[in-house]
Parts: sequence; structure tokens; C-alpha cells
Amino acid sequence: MPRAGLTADRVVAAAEMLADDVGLPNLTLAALADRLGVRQPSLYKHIDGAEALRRAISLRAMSELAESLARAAAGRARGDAVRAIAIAYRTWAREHPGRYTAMLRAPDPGDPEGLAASDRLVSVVVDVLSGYGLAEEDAIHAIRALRSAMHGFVAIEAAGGFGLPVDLDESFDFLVANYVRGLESR
Amino acid sequence: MPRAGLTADRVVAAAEMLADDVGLPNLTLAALADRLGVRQPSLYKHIDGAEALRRAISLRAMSELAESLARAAAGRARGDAVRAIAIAYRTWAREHPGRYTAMLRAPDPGDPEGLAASDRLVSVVVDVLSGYGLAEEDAIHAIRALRSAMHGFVAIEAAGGFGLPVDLDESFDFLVANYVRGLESR
DNA sequence: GGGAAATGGCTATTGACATTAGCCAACAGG
DNA sequence: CCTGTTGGCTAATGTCAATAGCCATTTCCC
Repeated sequence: MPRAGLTADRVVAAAEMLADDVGLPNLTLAALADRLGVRQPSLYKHIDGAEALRRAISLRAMSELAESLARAAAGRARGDAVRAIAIAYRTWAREHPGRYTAMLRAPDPGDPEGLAASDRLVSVVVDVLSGYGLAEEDAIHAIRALRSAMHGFVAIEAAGGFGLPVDLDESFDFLVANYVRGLESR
Repeated sequence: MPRAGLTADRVVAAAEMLADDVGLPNLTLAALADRLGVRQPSLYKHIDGAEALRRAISLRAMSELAESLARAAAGRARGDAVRAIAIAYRTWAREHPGRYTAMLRAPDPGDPEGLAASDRLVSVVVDVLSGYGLAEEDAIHAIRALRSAMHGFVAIEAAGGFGLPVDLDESFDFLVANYVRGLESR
């Protein structure tokens, strides 16, 4: 029997694509093995089971998204920068729904890699908001509010939760503009 | 063998409590049957399977939350009303994490009951925001923004996604205040 | 090169869960 | 009563995750 030449990276990469295709809940080791042309138990030579696979997807997703946001914010400040990262955030989530869903899983408090990846993501937003010169704690509140708004919109959108036939792009613009207006009129 | 005296209502009610206890993903028919002192297949006499059970939980959750928000908003207007429903929203979600998660599942477009329940929930927020006299489409955008912000915060909080040791109540206040400020400074 | 060790596939098995089929006792109405 | 309906049950099937243990392939060291 010829070898399939798998590596942990290739397995995770295939899992990411599969998750984006069929949705995270339908990402099954059986389906993944099938797509890789391999039997299900063979995957265990590269990953530590379904849960570990989801965690790996989550880590890589946080990295990718953080980089994407950082690129979007480069060279911009204040309102411009906030708008840019908000658009980048939503765009990434829509292009990678499976990865995005995986990313939402709380990093286990005893998982340094997970916490680090999460911190990196937060720090991009911290940098963008630093232009507003908010006081210590207010800066934290502002970051949380922005994350909440972006995540909430994207999550509801992904779940198909916005029923009415009103343009979603405009709604998202409104949301970001309203947030920025709130910050600037303090 | 003496009968257990189950009804669809009792089964769903037990499922709701179980979901809040162990988390929606761990709500299994086996565990539910066990808690009800019954064998697993017996549940099928009252519900149409796991998926239908989750849908039932979702419907009831939307109703309950809508009522809770309506009560909170009663007799208030504008900023006061927005703050009141935001607090009620977050409180309900924290007290019923399993039901809340169930509620997020998109209602199937071909499911009139689901759409109706969802509409009822939206209409409570519509009423609250009507005090701002927003133009047609802007009202929709404003509702979506508020839902997004509330849901995003609650979801991240539930997932343990806010790492830093800064008070969450204050962050939520900030989020709501920032939203209201944004609306009022248009 | 040649041969031990590590490695990456495999089959077989177990165990949790959802679901369906089909049985039979309990209850309800006449 | 006794007859039909109903609400439990056992048994069986199928899917998936996971583990054990086999064997061919690669690697790497002498």
C-alpha cells in the first residue's frame, strides 16, 4: 500500500476547507478521511482526535484573522481604521464561515497557545483604538464593545438571523458609523 | 410497568433545564431520558427527535425572552428603554445559557412558527427604537446594530472570551451608552 | 548497501448516540 | 367489561469517535 503522504498541516488545511464547505458541526473525521483518500483511524497519526482538530483550526483562524485585520488597519487612524478593520473582519468571517465558527470556541484557560493567539487578535484592535486616547479602563470597554458589535453582526448574519430584505452592507456601515459616532461624541 | 406520565411539555421543560445545566452540545436524548426516568426511545412518543427538540427549545426561548424584554421596556422610552432591554437581554442569557444558545439557530425559512417567534422578538426592539423617530430603513439598521451589540457581548461573555480582569458590567454599560450616544448624536 | 528502528498506513473492535420497528400493558370510553 | 388507543418497553441498525494492534514503508546509521 502506497503512502498518502499526510502531515498534520495538510490534515488541518483540509479540515479547514471542509469546515467552510459543510459547516463546522458537519466536520466529521469520517468525511475528512474520505476527502483525504484515507481511512478514518489513519488521521490519528497526525492529530489527537476531533477536539484537538477543532482547536488547531481555531488557533490558525485567530492568526489569519489577526493578520488580515492588521493589514487592513495599516496606515489608517481613528474612524478610518475602525471602519477598515470592521470590514476586514466581516469579510474574513463570510469567506471562512467554518473557521470563524471554530474560532469562537473559548480558549481553555490552561491553554497558553490559545490565549496567546487570542491576545494577538485583541492587540490589533487595541492599537487601532489607541488613536482615541481613551483612559485605561475605557479603552478596554471600547474594545469589548467593538468586538461585540462586529461579532454579533457577523454571527447573526451567518446564522441567517436577519430576516428583512434590507441591505446588510448598509446595516453594517450603520453599525460601525454609530459606534464611531458614539466614541467621538464623548 | 407504571407509566411515567410524560407530555411533550414536560419533556421540553426538562430538556431546557438540562441544556442550561450541561450546555446545549451536551444535551443528548440519552441523558434527557435518564433524567426523566425513562428509556431513550420512549421520548419519541412525545418529540420528533433531537432536532425537533432543539427547535422547540428555541421557540420557547424566543417567546420567553421577548416577554422579558417587553416587561423591561414597559413605561420607559429612548435611552432608558434601550438600557432596560439591554440589561434584561443579558440577564436572561446568563441565566439560561443553554436556551440562549438554542435560540441562535436560524429559523428555517420554511418554518412559520419560527419566523413568527423571531418577529415577535424583533418587534419588541422595534417598539423601543420607535421613540427615536428614525426613517424607515435607518430604523432597521438601528435594530440590527443593537441586536448585534447585545448578542455579540453576551456570546463572547458566555464563551469566556473576555480575558482581562476588567469589570464586565461596566463594559456592558459602556457598550449600551455608546450605542445610545451614537443614535442621539446623529 | 543493509538492517534496525521509527513511522504511516491499515483492519477490527468498542462504545456513545439517534433512530426505527414492533411488542404489550395501562388507561379511557362506551 | 372489553376494546381501542396510547405510552411505555426491548431489540436492532447505522453513524461516528476512539483504541488496539498489525504490517509495509521509509529513514538513517554503520
